[in-house]
Amino acid sequence: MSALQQPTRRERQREATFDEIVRAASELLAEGAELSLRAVASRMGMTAPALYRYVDNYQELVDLVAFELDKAATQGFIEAASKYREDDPAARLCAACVAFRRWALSKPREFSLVFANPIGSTEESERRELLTLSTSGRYFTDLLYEIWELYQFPYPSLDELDPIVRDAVLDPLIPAKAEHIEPSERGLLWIYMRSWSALYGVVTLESTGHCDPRVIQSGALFRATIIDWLAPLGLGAEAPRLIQLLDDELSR
Amino acid sequence: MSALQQPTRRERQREATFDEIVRAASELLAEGAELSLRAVASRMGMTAPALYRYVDNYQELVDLVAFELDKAATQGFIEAASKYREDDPAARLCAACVAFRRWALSKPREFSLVFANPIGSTEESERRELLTLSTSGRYFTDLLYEIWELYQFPYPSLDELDPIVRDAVLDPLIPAKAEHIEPSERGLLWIYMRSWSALYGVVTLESTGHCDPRVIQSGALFRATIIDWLAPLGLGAEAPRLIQLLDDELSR
DNA sequence: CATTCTGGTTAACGCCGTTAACGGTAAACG
DNA sequence: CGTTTACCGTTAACGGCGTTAACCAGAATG
Repeated sequence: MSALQQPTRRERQREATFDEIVRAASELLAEGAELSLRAVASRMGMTAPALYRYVDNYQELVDLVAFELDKAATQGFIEAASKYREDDPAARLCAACVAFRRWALSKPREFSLVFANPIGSTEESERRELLTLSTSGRYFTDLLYEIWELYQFPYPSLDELDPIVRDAVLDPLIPAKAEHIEPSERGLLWIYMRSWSALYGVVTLESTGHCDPRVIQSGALFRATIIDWLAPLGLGAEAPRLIQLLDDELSR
Repeated sequence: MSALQQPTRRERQREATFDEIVRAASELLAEGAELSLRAVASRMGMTAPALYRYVDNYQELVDLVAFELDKAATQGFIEAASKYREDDPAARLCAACVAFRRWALSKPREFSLVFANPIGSTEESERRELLTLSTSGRYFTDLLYEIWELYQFPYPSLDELDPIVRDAVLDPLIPAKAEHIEPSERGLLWIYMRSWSALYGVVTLESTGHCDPRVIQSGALFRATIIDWLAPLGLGAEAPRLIQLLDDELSR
């Protein structure tokens, strides 16, 4: 009846196997191979059906590694951002965005697994739950909130919002973890969604290659998109500094 | 030595088979089935290896049907736009954008085939050629050009552009077919890329479902993105009318 | 010690893309 | 005209995939 027991031996073993699954899958992706149950299993020295003790089906394996890839990538974004002072969230955001883009361009397969993997609206949550916990989404929301605390950029009040959107920001399903945001301040989430949409847009466009490769290489499209979002986030006065920072990061 | 012969019987037959391939593939997708060589073949009353007389491999089949789906979808955009006067390209663009979104939401599988299908940068053109001919891209470029002719919105001069981007707009690889645009006016293509990136972004986000379903259903994200692009396209004065039009189209 | 649960096995099914070897028939040619 | 050739289809087969069923060793549990 004790609330949380220390993990038993079996549980630790099981957890370790999950980790190994993710590790094997990541290696496969990194090597450019296809992600398949059989390949993952054989890399672990197992047979494919054994994996069914850990995932219900192939899609669940994909979701699992997508979640972990996102987590790992986010760690990278955090590191990139940590070059800048903790009380400078604007700089951190810029750095994180560039890191996000760099990751998407250097690991397009992983990126598309995490961010282009279609989410059916019908299929009763499970997968959506994972999406909701999206680590990267969470991190970007937090950064945006810090920026708001510092710069107090304007955001729509609840009654300016489309009623459906109002419901959505009051009871968010999205990677937000917004409990710490006052309901009256939830209009902020609208700004989050819009800026996330813009970032997601360019990066996906570039990562999937639906764009002149030279434009991707120059980074101009990404750069312009970010710059357009400085003012709405109250960073107009900071623009010169941040653009400089952006260019530095881009040319790294 | 005559320039273009009438197609011989064999050629007509072959062309008809290509059409049937595309038709069979489209039906499969529409029914929610997987697109596979075997399924397409058997639906045509053939065996899979026979298809290799028409495509080199599976990816080429995908590219083929992607191209044709894009073509068919574009026809839909044109029809949606044709509700408005020919000398009102702004209205037509709004209608086409809404039609584009509607298509992406109602046929996510087809959409992702056409627009989320990754294009490797290495693989020596073939596929990129088809992308370059992208029917929808061509249509949106044309609409944008008509809007510019009418409203003369500002665009960057060639020397304001990033040098790499300048090369790209002067010798476009992108779905543009920009021969009719004076080299000195090629800065227009930059506006095209940026607005296309914005449109592509929201629509992909919505179509793949990486977003709160309520926000998708409300259409607010899409609406806001379009509205943001009215002013840069010289449509600020037309905004009230176009927003009304947008809302009408969205609620259809 | 007996029982149950967990995590693995092998075998098999029905898909898939792809290749090779072969054949019939329509077009092209001398 | 007859002959050749090129095209378009076939069947058979390979290896790989996700997935299920039946089975089994061993560890944890009573």
